[in-house]
Amino acid sequence: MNEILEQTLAALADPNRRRVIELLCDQPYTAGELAREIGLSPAALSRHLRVLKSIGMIAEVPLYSDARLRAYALRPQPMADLKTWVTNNEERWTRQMETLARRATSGS
Amino acid sequence: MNEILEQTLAALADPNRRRVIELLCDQPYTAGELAREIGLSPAALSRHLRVLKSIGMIAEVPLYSDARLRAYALRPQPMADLKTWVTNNEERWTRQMETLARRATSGS
DNA sequence: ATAATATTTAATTATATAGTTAATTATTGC
DNA sequence: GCAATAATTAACTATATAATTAAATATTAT
Repeated sequence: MNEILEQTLAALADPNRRRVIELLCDQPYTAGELAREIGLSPAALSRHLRVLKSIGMIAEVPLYSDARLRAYALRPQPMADLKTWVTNNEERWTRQMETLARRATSGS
Repeated sequence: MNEILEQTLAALADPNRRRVIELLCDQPYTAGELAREIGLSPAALSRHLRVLKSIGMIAEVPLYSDARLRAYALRPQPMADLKTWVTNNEERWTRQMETLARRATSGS
């Protein structure tokens, strides 16, 4: 499933979606609150939520007080998977540097 | 400089550029080798290199054997910055969970 | 000098994405 | 039932991105 990693990267490349994620890091928000907070039309925000939902970065949380409100909460898995990929990448690069250093000191 | 983070995410959202990065994790490659390895036209690959260069993810390495060849090597800083951002995000989310758990056990 | 090689750039085309406004769906409260 | 509210979806527009082919630049080797 490298597809999810790709979609996670694409999702996070948008500043408004990053804003959504950062807000949801602190607490769940309704769609309307997010739209107001970020300064987007409800329609525009809804489309961003759809993207984030489709890759499992957020999930709806039922709000029993008023079923018109739809709250969203962060799902940490995609971000965790991204972290794993970035970390592996870094480790691989570090190994490369070590190999080059070893070659340099011990002569070709 | 949140701009670089954004451009890093956008750069990595493309599978061919991710492939370039993963190859360069192991060793430097010339533009031609990358094009062959990835299966892209030299022109298409060159444009990807331009993107990666513009955000400092790769740098040209002089090849004294033949100045027609341009080798590229990975610069780890943008990936490291991305890792920092992802890690901070995860920590913030973890704190949120702890807060919610504390509220749940100690009663509102 | 010139043919061949390695790469980049320019011009163009096709596709994807983000935003807008208007319409739609679902729910609340009178 | 019906107006008001919350959110999503549809249709459309504008912009960005990726690929292709052709042309340009720089370097090597004959």
